[in-house]
Amino acid sequence: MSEFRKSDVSIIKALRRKGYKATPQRIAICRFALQSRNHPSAKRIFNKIRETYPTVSLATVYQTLKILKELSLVQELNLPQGQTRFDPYMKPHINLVCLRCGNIIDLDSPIAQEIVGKVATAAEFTVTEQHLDLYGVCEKCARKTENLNLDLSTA
Amino acid sequence: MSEFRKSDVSIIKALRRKGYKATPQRIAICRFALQSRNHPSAKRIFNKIRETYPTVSLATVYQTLKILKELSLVQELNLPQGQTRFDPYMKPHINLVCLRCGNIIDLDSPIAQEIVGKVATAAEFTVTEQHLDLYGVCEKCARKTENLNLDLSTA
DNA sequence: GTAGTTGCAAAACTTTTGCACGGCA
DNA sequence: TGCCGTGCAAAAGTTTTGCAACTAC
Repeated sequence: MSEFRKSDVSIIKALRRKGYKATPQRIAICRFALQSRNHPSAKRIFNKIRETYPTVSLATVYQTLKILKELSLVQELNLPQGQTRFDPYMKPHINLVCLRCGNIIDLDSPIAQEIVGKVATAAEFTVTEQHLDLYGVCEKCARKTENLNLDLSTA
Repeated sequence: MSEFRKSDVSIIKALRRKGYKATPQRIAICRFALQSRNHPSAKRIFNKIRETYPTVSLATVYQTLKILKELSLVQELNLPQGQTRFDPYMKPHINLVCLRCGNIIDLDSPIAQEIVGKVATAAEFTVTEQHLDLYGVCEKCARKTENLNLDLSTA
């Protein structure tokens, strides 16, 4: 298959190393999930992949995402209302989840690593995964509200 | 209703302050959710309340939990596989979620408050809620594995 | 060639919604 | 008494599963 990109090689290798077959669908899903910087949901990945592979099924997307989790290539973000989003940024970091626009910002901070270390020793807890999520209103949305308030007060 | 306990008074007050009626079912759900220290799921709360109010419906439990969130009396914990658990401990804290036994330990740590403050200013993000969850293996489960290994090696 | 994968459909679950009845204030 | 809340059932949504056909190795 000549459509594979250079970056696909490492994906294929990672899959095979664990005994998984590197099917075109899987590679496409992995490629999208790993390159994505906007924390897509399974459904969103599904819709995107379907543009290239119209016959792909949602079940395959879920199955592939499960493999990616197993390979420690993506993290799962569990939001309220049963929403699940995926994040290929695996370094310990803080997620800023805007409750207005739904955007999620990855925030690099030394505190993230600090927490894992300190807490693990304090509570004798072996940490395998961390989810440091702050919910609230992002700067953009906050500004929108400000403008809205101005509009209302001048109306 | 003579079955109300002293602690119910504050629940009733909190409900009425926001214009919600204090029905027996609501009080029972609130009482259980607020006193619970083991992070129950909606279903678990439902099963417990049904012992006292056999006709209560799951929809009522969800509705009441939504009110409790609105009153800032419980936090929602979103775990993998769409599991949602509830936590009446509202101080910023860290949750240690054991992936083996499913237990969740509340860990008080000054870091929790620190994060909210630092991050908020750094990213101009207005934090309304924080979920600092560390997933892994708790000390008890780790010890069980150790024993298991010993058993296997001596077999 | 063979074992693992896919795609479809249906199942399993959690959470939400609409509506008639009933109970709180 | 009036309005809100409850309970039931059904809907909506996400994730999982079973199985026949297919394909990567």
